Amino acid sequence: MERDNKVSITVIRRLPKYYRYLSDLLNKGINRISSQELSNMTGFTASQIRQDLNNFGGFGQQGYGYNVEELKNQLGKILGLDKIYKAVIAGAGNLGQAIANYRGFQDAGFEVLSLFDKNPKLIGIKIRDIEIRDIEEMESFIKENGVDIGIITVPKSSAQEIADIYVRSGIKGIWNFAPADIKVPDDVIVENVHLNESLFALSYFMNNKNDYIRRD
Amino acid sequence: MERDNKVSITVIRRLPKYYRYLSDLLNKGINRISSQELSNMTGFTASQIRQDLNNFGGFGQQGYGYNVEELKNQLGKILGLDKIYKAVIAGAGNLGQAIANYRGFQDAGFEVLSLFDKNPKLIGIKIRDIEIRDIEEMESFIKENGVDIGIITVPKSSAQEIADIYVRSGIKGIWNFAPADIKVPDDVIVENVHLNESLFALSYFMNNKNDYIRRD
DNA sequence: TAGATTGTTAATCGATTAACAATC
DNA sequence: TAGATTGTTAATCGATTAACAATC
Repeated sequence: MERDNKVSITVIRRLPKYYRYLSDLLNKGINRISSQELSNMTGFTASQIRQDLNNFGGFGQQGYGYNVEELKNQLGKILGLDKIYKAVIAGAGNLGQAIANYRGFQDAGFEVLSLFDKNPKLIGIKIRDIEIRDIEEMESFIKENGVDIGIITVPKSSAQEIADIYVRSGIKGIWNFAPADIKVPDDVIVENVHLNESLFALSYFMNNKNDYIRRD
Repeated sequence: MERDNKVSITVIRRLPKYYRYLSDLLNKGINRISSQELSNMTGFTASQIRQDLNNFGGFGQQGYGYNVEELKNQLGKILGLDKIYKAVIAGAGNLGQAIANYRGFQDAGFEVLSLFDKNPKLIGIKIRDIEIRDIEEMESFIKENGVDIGIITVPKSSAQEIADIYVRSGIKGIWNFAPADIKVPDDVIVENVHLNESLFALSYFMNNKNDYIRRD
């Protein structure tokens, strides 16, 4: 990366949304977009969008705006979506299977090589060609296959245990769906999807419609 | 609510995390906690935690800290977790089934009354006593049963259509898992779980370990 | 009482918005 | 060229942190 300054995490969290809208535009055959139009779509201000993008380079052109395809590709590169990632899923329950089944992730370059579970009834079953294996085999499988990302869809009580296996196996990114904050070394990235926290926030907003400051 | 000032959304997003840690503490039989100890657990500063809580009232006691059970109950009330919510799920694929299967939500007062799908092969099947019904019946079902929350686990392409049915049926809260921003009237709350955006952020962090400012 | 820790005000820091010169 | 829209600086706004008096 040629840039010098660190980018704030709030900016980064907006990038995937830009990327999604740009993909939609591209699919519609639109090849030019202004920050103002992006603002109308995303709800962020035009100024903020220009600021955000300029953290990574000047992708636009005065008087014209942004080229949709180019901007999409640039954001894709910034997000690391120009690479292929190998992933495994620990926990082959409904949620693990849902993720394995979702083609969107594969289309974005995230390939699920295997699911793992301790339940003998599940071991051997295939989800869309992806085999469910014994959790005991997970560590060696990850090492042999050079897996990049470990997904956690086991119950809260075994989440840390799974994370420990991932760390031992050399995985550098963990996507955690268990409602627990797992501990890992500094060089391992954890991205949490805490569904209960999302649901509780919905509950708050439903109960306090006018007692909070709307944003986003 | 007896308070006068609006609370920022960033504060509200932290409340469920406090609630979760307090529940854990209570289960461990710990009945007293200081903002400093909560800080060690959550990673937020003690000062921030005290500020956050004081948006809603003075729940602590100088020289002592906070009573775990009382604070948990207060936060539960603030989040609206002292009520029961009736929910339905549109889309009975793996993700819809995963949510229907997850007991944690039910324990928190969110009861899934029914799933709906258009796939005839799924209609009639039961997930843990919860029946999958024809999507055509959804609108009348919601009206008859006074459903509070509508969950969207259909593909992106029919997300808006489902949202429209929810709005027509009088639902006031939507939990949306489709990777699309749905449009609803102002008085309907939408909480999005954009899994692709979460995964893309993970990808960014893995590729740019030192180019962003850690926070969270 | 002495020690601890809150509640709350003030200071700092960072993020968003506004404005406009640069330039396509 | 004239009009449009970016890139970027400066101004504003809001959120976090620091500090400490209040008080249990």
